[in-house]
Amino acid sequence: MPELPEVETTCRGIAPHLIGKQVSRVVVRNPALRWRVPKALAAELSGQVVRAVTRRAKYILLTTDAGTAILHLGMSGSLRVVAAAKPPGKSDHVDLVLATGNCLRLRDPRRFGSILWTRQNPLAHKLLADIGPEPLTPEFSRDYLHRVTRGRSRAIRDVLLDARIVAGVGNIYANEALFSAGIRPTRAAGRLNAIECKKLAQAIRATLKRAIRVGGTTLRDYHASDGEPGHFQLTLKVYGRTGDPCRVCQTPIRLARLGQRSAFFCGKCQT
DNA sequence: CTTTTGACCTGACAGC
DNA sequence: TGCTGTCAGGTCAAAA
Repeated sequence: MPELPEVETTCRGIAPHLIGKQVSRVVVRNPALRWRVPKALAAELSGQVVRAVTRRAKYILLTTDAGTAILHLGMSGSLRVVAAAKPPGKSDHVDLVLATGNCLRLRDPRRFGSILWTRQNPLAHKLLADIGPEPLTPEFSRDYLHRVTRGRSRAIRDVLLDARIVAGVGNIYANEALFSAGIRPTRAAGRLNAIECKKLAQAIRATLKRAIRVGGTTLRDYHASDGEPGHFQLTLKVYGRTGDPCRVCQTPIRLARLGQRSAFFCGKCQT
């Protein structure tokens, strides 16, 4: 479900409820997430004060003096701050109960998400160490994108989904950015010229920033931590619009199957 | 090394 | 109203 804008929106939403607050205990109702929730999470996070809430790629990092909780929402995960007494739903697998009487509640029906714990620098964690640059930093430049795509035969859509190339871009924003840059998702990455890489890098930044500004994309179950849906879905140009008229030229949007995942594009606006 | 495929799960929806 | 098949915002590990 959540890509960079949804994770960023979640971070911003939960941060005021967590920063400077003590985690009094951790309730794990179902530890069987993508990776089994470690015993050390409850043991070492309990009693700690959350110092910072940050994001790296699609991971949320809750920093304390004893270590860092590393959260990932997978495909269907979401975080809400609710009263600790509120009865949990079927998919509410983990609560971080706060001394304030609230709790940070992780809901994840498909259980592709995770909560890990590390005492070390989280950025050096195995899952984070090889992730590429954040797309909203200068490190993700047109020159970088041009350089890393050289000699690659993979479809550019798939390259954008590769976290080692760029962090946080998922299927919605990859497709939307490619439309914005006028590039077909099926194009071999190595065939993009310098001008196209410039357009694409710009399009990725602009698309993500705009999505963050409107609270992300709510297609089915994603909601911000306060329960509000995002609004980016109202302005989607291609994602999920197979057969619908292109918002620029009215040509029906086409669907391509890249691997197991759908890619959407306008056959006229994108080459 | 790069690229592709399979695997992990539940729930919503379309069509019969 | 069921049942079956398809699809979904991610990403790791293994195979090719």
